[in-house]
Amino acid sequence: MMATKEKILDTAERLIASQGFAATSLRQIISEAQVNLAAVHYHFGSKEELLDQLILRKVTRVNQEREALLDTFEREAGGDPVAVDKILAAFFQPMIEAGCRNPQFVRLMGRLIAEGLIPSIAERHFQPTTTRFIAALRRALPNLSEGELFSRVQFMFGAMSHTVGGLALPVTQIHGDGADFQTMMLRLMAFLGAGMNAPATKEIQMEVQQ
Amino acid sequence: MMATKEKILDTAERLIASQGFAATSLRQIISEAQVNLAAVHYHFGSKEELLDQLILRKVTRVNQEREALLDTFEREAGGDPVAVDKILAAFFQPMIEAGCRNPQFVRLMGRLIAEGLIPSIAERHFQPTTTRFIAALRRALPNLSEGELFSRVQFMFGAMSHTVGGLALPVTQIHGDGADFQTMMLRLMAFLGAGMNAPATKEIQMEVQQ
DNA sequence: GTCTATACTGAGATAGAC
DNA sequence: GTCTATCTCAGTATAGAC
Repeated sequence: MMATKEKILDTAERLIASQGFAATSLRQIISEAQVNLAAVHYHFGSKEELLDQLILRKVTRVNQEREALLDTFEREAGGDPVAVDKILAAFFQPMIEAGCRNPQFVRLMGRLIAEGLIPSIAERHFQPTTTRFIAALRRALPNLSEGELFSRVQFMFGAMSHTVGGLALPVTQIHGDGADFQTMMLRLMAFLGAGMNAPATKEIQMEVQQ
Repeated sequence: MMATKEKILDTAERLIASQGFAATSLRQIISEAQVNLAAVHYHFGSKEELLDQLILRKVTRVNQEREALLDTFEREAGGDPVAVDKILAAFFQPMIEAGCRNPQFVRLMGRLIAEGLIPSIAERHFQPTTTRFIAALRRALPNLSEGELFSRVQFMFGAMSHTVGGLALPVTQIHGDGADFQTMMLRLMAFLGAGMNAPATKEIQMEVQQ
């Protein structure tokens, strides 16, 4: 029966979204899903690979929508570079919509990010999409060195991760104004747009003049 | 003997900086430090509290320097608000210097950030300093709503954390240009300065007009 | 191919003797 | 303060039933 695999995935998703990955034991998952412990290792191999499947199931669609939106903007632009604001919109809009449709999506991703599990596990799921967006940004910001562009993309991921992660933590509710997911993302896009368009730093000169 | 406590702290710091927190077992620490397992629980209570002491020992000085630098800039400004760039400099300079003096500091913090341990453990060590800097930013950016200011501070922490965390991960070395800590921080300050100074979003109007 | 029962190894934590 | 011995619980591995 394939129902076992689905039961495990659904139960794990719910528990991890509400408690976090480390705090959710396989024994709790199998207890609530009413399956056997070894079935988890039969279907997934390990706890980490179970998580991997979970993430894959969630982010595939969002990343497809991201690339599709970027495609649209690139067609509209003809041969010209797509504006930074549009690139950011193509990246964030699909995530905002997924988050508004399904709040558990935000909680789950937030939990995993807060536990530092995304870089090690989900990065390969994001890799192709990331490459596409970096290429678009490189054309939109030709004055930036390769290194500085990569750095800024890293800043973008950091700000986004920390924000989504923060939404799953009780700490953030204390500070801030308790803004919802969509509001935070709109604020983030404004912030990142300005940061991306900032003048390049003068680091090379410092090394050359010495 | 108080030497036991110090031996545990020093050994734990070295091992955690190179392997991470989760991958470093108490049994490995006590083996290399040549102390007994129960001594760790006697002196610290738990593995988490050991980490807490470790972080405290590291960040106290940096945060003092941050506040001292902000004090200086505020005195120089008389009653006027301190410029955003100076506030950012007051925040990042002490960390850059600490990182250049002691590379293990960057590795340790990077590891912990990458594992998602900073929000849950070290936040209270940063709380007073953070409050001071938010107050300074509020004066420098009076056109921002309270909520949007908090959000931008969160973006700043996210970008910073992810960058420092990334420096401890092998993944980042693949992309990017392998820039050193100081270069990354300078790029980050330029990025954040522009982001902080971005125009406010128009979220309130949307709610009011409905 | 799917699943069950059970055992194994290593982790952090604790009680109590010294 | 320190140490031995032990406890509980985690993820994992295997043997074998259907």
